[in-house]
Amino acid sequence: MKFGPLITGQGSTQNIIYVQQISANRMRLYCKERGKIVQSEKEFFPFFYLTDSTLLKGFGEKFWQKKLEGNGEYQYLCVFDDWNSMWRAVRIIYKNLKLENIPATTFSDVPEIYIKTDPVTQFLLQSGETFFKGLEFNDLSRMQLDIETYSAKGSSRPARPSDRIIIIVLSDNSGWEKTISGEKLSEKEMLIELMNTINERDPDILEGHNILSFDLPYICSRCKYNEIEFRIGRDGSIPLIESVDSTFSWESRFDYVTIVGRQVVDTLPLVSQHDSVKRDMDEYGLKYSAKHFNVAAEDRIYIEGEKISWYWDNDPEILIEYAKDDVAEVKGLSDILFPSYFYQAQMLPLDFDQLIRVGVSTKIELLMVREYLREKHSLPQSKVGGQTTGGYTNVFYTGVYEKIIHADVESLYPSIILNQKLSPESDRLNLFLQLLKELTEQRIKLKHLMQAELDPKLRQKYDSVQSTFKIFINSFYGYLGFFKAIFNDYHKADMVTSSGQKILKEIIDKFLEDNCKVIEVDTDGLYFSPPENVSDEQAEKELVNKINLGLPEGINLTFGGRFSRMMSYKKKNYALLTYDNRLIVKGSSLISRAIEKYARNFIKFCIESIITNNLDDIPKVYMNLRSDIIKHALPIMDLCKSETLRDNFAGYIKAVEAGKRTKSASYELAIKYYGNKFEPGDRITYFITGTDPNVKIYENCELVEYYNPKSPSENVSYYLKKLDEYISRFEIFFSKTHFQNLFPSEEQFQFQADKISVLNKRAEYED
DNA sequence: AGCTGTGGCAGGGAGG
DNA sequence: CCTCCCTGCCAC
Repeated sequence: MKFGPLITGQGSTQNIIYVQQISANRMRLYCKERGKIVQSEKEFFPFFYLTDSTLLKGFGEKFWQKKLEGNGEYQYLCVFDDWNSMWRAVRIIYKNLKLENIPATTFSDVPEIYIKTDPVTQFLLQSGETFFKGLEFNDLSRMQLDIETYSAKGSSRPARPSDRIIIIVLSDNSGWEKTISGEKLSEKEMLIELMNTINERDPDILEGHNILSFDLPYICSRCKYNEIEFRIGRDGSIPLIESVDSTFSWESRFDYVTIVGRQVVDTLPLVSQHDSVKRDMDEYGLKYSAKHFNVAAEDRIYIEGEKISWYWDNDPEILIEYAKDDVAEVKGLSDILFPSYFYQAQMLPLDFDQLIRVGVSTKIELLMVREYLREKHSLPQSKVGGQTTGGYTNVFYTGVYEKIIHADVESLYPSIILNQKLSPESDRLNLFLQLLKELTEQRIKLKHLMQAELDPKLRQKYDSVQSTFKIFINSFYGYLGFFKAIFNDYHKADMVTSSGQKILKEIIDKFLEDNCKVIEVDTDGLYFSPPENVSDEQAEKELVNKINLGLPEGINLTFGGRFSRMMSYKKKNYALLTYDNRLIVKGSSLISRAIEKYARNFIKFCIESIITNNLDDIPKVYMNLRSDIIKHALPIMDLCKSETLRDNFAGYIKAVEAGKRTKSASYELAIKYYGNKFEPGDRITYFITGTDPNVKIYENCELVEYYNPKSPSENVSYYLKKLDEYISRFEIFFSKTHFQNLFPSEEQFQFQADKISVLNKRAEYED
């Protein structure tokens, strides 16, 4: 059996502002009623759902059991007095199933944390209430926090006695602001001042950029060093800090900070998640993000990380201004990005921490289960199996083309689901479609609001909420094919994708009938070049609109943008030039973090030259790059590769020994220098050593830290060979002689008389 | 404890 | 040489 017979429960709940735990299964709720905060005490119990009550044979202890209605697989709701008896029950079930693998969480490692944090959620799940329901966004008191730290040598580590906090800046959404500076106060006095201030202002939310991984852990660690109990929980408890490894969604590691009665909002993951839809940011640092979201003060001060200590010694006033600008930016970012989570917290029984962490499929499931429980209807079991089809992708022409139009189907998969009324077989209450419909309508409303709004800040707010809804909406399809979803339905998922393929092919045919040159298509959109007579933006839009009118009801083809040129390389790999001469490069073979910087820059230069047809400089730049490599003239970072480790030590060794994977440079280096002390999410930056171009990589590599510029050890011939492999990407754009003239090898310097030109080809493709 | 999907390109290692 | 498998990164 692939899936267990039990699931833990999810339901949903009002007006709760914060929850204080009194004992193991008793907690105090602070609720808001008519503007006043009132207290109430309620009991909670752990529970799960079960397919078959006889599985609990031999359990012996008393527990509360209820049979659910309907014919879903999970027929029984079992409620226990405490966590220990619930986990004992889990063991009995697994024993009765004769499964040897007892799930990882057994009593021995039901840690304190589990008891401390989980019952809150469990209670909320069970009683059907939701966080912050009934509150307006502005009712929340949001405090922003930023610290600056002093370290004598470069990177700061809280444990080093010489490192310390020098500036703490606080602000909140009422316009209040406070600076606690180390000029007159000792670090200990600063921390006490901070604690008192937080307790006085009593914020619901604590906000900061990277606050979970830096500011709060650093503060707590300095409190420990100064022997202060940092009591900022609403029950007088100190923050609970956990380090958690995470290899999914956004980058690297993630930490949890639990402050009882308050929520912590880190704008870093908010920014990173926002970008996971739009994908137009280079990094997620505070300064860059603030500029990107247009919340940076024009005259703000910028200080590089390593200069902070210098400024503290020489010009502390400037540093204080800098820190103030930082908290202002945090507030700006949060004003834009946080509201959508606030609204989600009213829909879902999750706190902000969880809202940021869990994936959208989990959220959809919560919406479903919540209603099933309200109806006291039993729940289905996940189906075993898998999806077989996906989107349609093709490239019809390679080369450089002018006057490019992008057209795409708005929300293709959700439209298909709604149009064809595709819902999971097991969804007996038919909620799936109702939910999707509701979310879609809400989103359209928000978009209209946004279009009518003149205030740019409000517009951006509406935009961020509606784009959150968009993520929800687009995930309904993914949910159908998710193996852990209890309402999954692989057949329906396949129906969605194959309908999508059919519709896209229909659209291609229609454009071809109208004498358009279709260049590249992927899943829900296409790039094409219109015939001569379509000469301006207006005509282009009319053309798309005309095709749209001939499409099935509910499928909406929209004008997705226009570009002066396109360089088409392979499926999912192309470059675009906008009319204001911005270059957009897409695809893992043209732009990827796996490509060394020297090559990435050169590839970009080549693409730019090719797409604009300014090929004259390529031979010179190419020869210069080659000679720079030979002369060790490039910064070593330009030759390095950075890789993220996905496995831990044990996992990697096991996979290698089992022949499941081969050795790789990044892991071998991690083992060499860190032994078994590396974790998923760690990044390794290394270069290739040796002299032979065909060396075994994992035996000839070195961490960038150990590069010695005085005796350069990088493998010159390897990097020359790599460069030639990279430029071979451009072979398909030129005739053989033209290509050799563009990228001359050392011995041949002859330049051809006739002008080098790009070769446009019909790509080989299958239908 | 938590983690939506398929499709595609490319490089490295291992073995024929 | 080539092919296969695995991994990483990316598009949608």
